[in-house]
Order: sequence, then C-alpha cells, then structure tokens
Amino acid sequence: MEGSLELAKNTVVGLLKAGNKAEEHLNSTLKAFEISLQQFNVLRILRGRKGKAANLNTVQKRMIHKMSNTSRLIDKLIEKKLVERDICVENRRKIEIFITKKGLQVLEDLDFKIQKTEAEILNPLNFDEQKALRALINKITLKN
Amino acid sequence: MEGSLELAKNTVVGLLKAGNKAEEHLNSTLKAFEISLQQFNVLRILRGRKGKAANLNTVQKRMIHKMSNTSRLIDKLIEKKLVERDICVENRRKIEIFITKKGLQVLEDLDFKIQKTEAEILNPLNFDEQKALRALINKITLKN
DNA sequence: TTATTATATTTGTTTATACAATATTTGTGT
DNA sequence: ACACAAATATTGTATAAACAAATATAATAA
Repeated sequence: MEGSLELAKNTVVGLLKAGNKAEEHLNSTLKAFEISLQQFNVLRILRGRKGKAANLNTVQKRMIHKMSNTSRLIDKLIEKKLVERDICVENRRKIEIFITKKGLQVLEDLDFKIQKTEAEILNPLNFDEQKALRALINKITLKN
Repeated sequence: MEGSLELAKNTVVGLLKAGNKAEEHLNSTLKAFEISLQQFNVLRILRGRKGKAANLNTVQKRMIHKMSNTSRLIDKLIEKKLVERDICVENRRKIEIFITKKGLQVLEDLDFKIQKTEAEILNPLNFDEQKALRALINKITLKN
C-alpha cells in the first residue's frame, strides 16, 4: 500500500507544477498584449462587477496571488488607461476602481485567445475529468 | 448544461489559486529556515540523486518554476554551504552539483514540518480524493 | 474634544524572476 | 585545421513580488 506521506508530497508538488505550467502558458499568450496574468485577472474581476466599483480590498481578495502591492499593479493599469481610480466619497480611506471602455475592449480582444489557452492547458482531460478536478481543487481552495 | 468554456476557465483559475495557496503555505513554513521553496525543491532534487551529481539542466527540468536563472539560485545555496558545484571534467560546459552534509541535515530538519504542511494543504481531501487529484494533475503536467 | 485604535491604501526596500545577451566549450562539416 | 553551429551555463538589466513601515482617514472611548 502506498504511503500517505508520499502521496501528499507528490500531490502537492504536482499541484505546484501544474499551476506554474498553466501560469507560464497564460503569460505567454498575454505577452503579445503587454499585460501580465495578474493585470489580466484584475481586469476580469473588474469586468465581473458590471460597472460597480471595486475597492482595493475586494480586488485583492479575489486575486490569484496574495500580492500586498496591488496599488502598484493598479497604477500600471491606469497608465495604460485600462482602469480608473477614484477616492471613495463616503469613506475617503477607500478607493473605487473601474474598468474603462478601453479595458473592456482589451478583454474582448483577449477572450478568445485565453479560452484557447485554457482549453490547451486542460486538453488532456475530458469534460467529466475537468469537473472532477475543479471539484477537488475547490475543496482545497475554499476551505477556511 | 454547463458551458465547457466556463468550466475550463473556472478550473484553470482554481488551479492557479490552489497552486499559489500551496506555495504561500509552504513558503511560510520554510521562512523560519531562511530558505525559499525553490531552494528547498532543488535540495530535494539533489537528495533524490543519492550522491550522484546533477548538472544544471537536469535540475532545471525538474524544478517547479521554469527559472532561466537557476545559476543564481545555486549560488545562494552554495553561500549557505548546502550544495557544492564542480566543473564537469568530461564536458567542461557542464557543471556538477552535489548536496552537502549540511544540506542533507537541513532537509532532515525540515522533512517533518513540510510533511505537516503538505498534510494541511490537502487536509480537506481524503486518501482516495488525493489519489484522484494527483492522477488528474499528472495528466495535465506530464503531457507533451 | 482629544487620544487611541482600527481600517484602507501607499510607499520604501530588499529579494526574486523573466528575458535577452554574453561567454565558453564542444561538435560538425569543409 | 578552420569556420560555423549547437550546447551549457552565466551575467546584465528591467520588471515584479514579498515584507515591513508609513500615511491618511475613520471609528471609538475617555
């Protein structure tokens, strides 16, 4: 019988490698657009809010990486005119971040390419296997 | 019925988040030992060779991250006297990397703590689920 | 009101990473 | 032997990340 320690070790290492491989793959797709995976992810988070503003905290919580310096990431997106930042009037400690039309346009241009990349990453898995994988991963990620 | 595009997107994002979460968890365990996950992983690769030397290429291929600059990572490990580097006599382009006794000792000190961390990461999954996860992940990682 | 604490974001600094360019050695073809 | 290409590792440089400290505002308590 297989040792559970060995299994856990292999599973964790595999998880890290799979995650990194996916990240590299996505980054190489994004490179032509001069946008990082992090930046792309923030744009998608903002688009998902359908016009509603997001403050830094909200964005940070949904980000892939922990990233204590999301401020600077937002700065980059502002430079590129993909998002805008306002000070929140009800609570001047907070900021409100919006995606711009240009940002939405960039996302639209990227959508298909990213879909293709995602499909390539998961290509060795059929539909049911993908569902199984997502379910297992969610168990890990959503706890706590 | 669920769209396969949506499934793929969620699965990939989940994979990235799970990988990063695991990485953060491991890094925080390693932090007390002033060793990074990358460095730890290289040490484990070298230990796995049981005395045989490894050249940079070999190490690189087994690393979690792609890392074009493994040289400098090795430099750090040498500074800490955890590994040694020689020029390969048969092919002077290559180098030979060994783990030192001190390196092995550090790994031994870490083994239990890392096992515990790995167990914590996978804690929401039972044995069979871990096996299923590993199998799915291997399919993704080992292709190509 | 004033001092204290908590919240939200930004900035400084150190370290790590990505990417490209540069050696250095070996292999190949002429 | 020589020129040229391939393999292997290292280094330079720009960008990103981690971590801690600082700033600014708001909430609370005395």
